[in-house]
Amino acid sequence: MPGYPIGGVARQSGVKVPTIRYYEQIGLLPAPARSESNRRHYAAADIRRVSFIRHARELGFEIEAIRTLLTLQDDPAQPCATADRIARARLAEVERRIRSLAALKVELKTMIKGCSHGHVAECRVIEVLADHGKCARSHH
Amino acid sequence: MPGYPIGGVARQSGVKVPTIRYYEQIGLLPAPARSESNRRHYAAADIRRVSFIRHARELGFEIEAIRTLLTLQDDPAQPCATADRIARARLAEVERRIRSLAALKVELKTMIKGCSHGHVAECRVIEVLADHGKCARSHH
DNA sequence: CCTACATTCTATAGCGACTAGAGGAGCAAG
DNA sequence: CTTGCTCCTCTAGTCGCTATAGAATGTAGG
Repeated sequence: MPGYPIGGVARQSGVKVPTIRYYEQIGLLPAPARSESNRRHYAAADIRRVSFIRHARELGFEIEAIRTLLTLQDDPAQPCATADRIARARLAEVERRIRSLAALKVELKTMIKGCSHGHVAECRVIEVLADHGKCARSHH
Repeated sequence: MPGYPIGGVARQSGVKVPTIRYYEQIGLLPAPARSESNRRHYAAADIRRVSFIRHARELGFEIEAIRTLLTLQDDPAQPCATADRIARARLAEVERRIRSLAALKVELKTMIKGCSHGHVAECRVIEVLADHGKCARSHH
């Protein structure tokens, strides 16, 4: 029995079975060999590829970015400027999100501190959300 | 002409016209009065409500959480313990997201620093993605 | 008043990245 | 031989919008 069944790939890569089939459907993963009874049989390289995709997804790369990274991986003689650019764009995005979340955190804390545990009429959770002007920080 | 047209609400709230109609469709926004020619006419309170929704969305609240907050606002006799609980849950979520993004940022920076600007074969961006063991942090 | 353009209306379909379910076939163990 | 797991395909649903089509209405300039 050559290769791994889809469930084995799922276990080893941490990607769910339907997601693996989905990746095949959108062309991120090559269609593997099939058994007599039409079951997918994967090679070790496929497991590495799925793991690559999973890791990249965890890092927040979009499918199209991963597609580009995978074509780069398939041809290691290419210069890595593109990979570098994709990673840098992702870093910028992550830093932007961290800044925005940090501002958000301050505001939520202010809201919670301001909540008098009385009624909604005096509750700043509602107030702050209803009126942007009452924000702790006003720039977002 | 009483009230604001949908475009005016969009400009004042910063929420796009189709999105406002969508909010009405899912029952987040009450169906406003209509003109002779079937156009929506909003009151100032509606603009505040749309701003509330926008602000809450920016803070990362899900639609269902916003729906809860809005029902609280619609009935100010209620205690705000529920709103407080929602805000606290959101704060925990935000803090979790910040931690995860910070780890991610470290990893991306390491990847980019390791890029020799040569070929893909020696590029750490690809390498790190291909082999989880080479991560700066291994916990994710 | 006429024309041109902007805005609005409804209804439907699409996006990303999956996830869930139906309905059926195969396979391995007791 | 039956039980229960895995696998197959296909379709539809999720969330929070966004885009498009085609029609009607509103507004401003000439």
